[in-house]
Amino acid sequence: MAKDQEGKREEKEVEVLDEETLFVVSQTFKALSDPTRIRILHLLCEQELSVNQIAETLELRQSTVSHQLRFLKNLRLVKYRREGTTIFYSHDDEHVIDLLQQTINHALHH
Amino acid sequence: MAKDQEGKREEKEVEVLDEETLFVVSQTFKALSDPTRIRILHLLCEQELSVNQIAETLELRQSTVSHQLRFLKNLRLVKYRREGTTIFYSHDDEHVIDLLQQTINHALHH
DNA sequence: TGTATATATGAACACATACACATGTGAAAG
DNA sequence: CTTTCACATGTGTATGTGTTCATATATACA
Repeated sequence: MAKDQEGKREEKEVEVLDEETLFVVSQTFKALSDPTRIRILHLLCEQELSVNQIAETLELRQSTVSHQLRFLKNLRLVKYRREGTTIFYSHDDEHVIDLLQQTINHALHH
Repeated sequence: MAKDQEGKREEKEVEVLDEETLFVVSQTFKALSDPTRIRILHLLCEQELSVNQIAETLELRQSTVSHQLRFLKNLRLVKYRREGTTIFYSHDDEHVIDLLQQTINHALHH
């Protein structure tokens, strides 16, 4: 196939990642690469919380939390539920939560 | 309607992540958040490769690969071995490789 | 209606990041 | 020593990112 140009070795059938997979994977990790988003997701691991509760607990501005929640919502990592004027957020991607927990535990145990 | 915003949390024993853990975790995910680094690490999953081999396989400039390898090396995600003027890189963190593989598989299977 | 509360959004700013180019460094061969 | 090969590094630049302030939207209620 049109795989290599000057007859490299083909010791291994390394599948090159296609563009879409590469994009999805990088976006997933990008969501977890920011301390603020990590703290928010870590909070939402255990409970459903409103925007203000998140902001107060983490000592962040309401707009900061709101912006990051939009980011996470666009990636379907969180979902929300309305109750009056309050909106409660919770996590919505078990796999990503799992990645986060794994990495936190790994970091905690050196 | 108003909960206990002044009394703060008592409902759950949510341990807030300490600064160092937060830093390590975010750095780990940041390493995996860039498509170029993902491609490099994905290559190194299966085999040890020189800088030029990586650059040729992925169609990247040598300096680009070298810069990213330094990034990964600083985080101890790759190691290297010298042979003459050639330097062979290989992965050096099973946990991170595992995270990557998990996420790739998850993305491939929707 | 009008007000209060909760959240979302837009714009601007500072800062980080990834790449390309040019050049530096180090090892081996002549 | 000089050249060559493989790689590392400094710098400029364009683009991306996270936060803040100000403001908009939306719901509940008097």
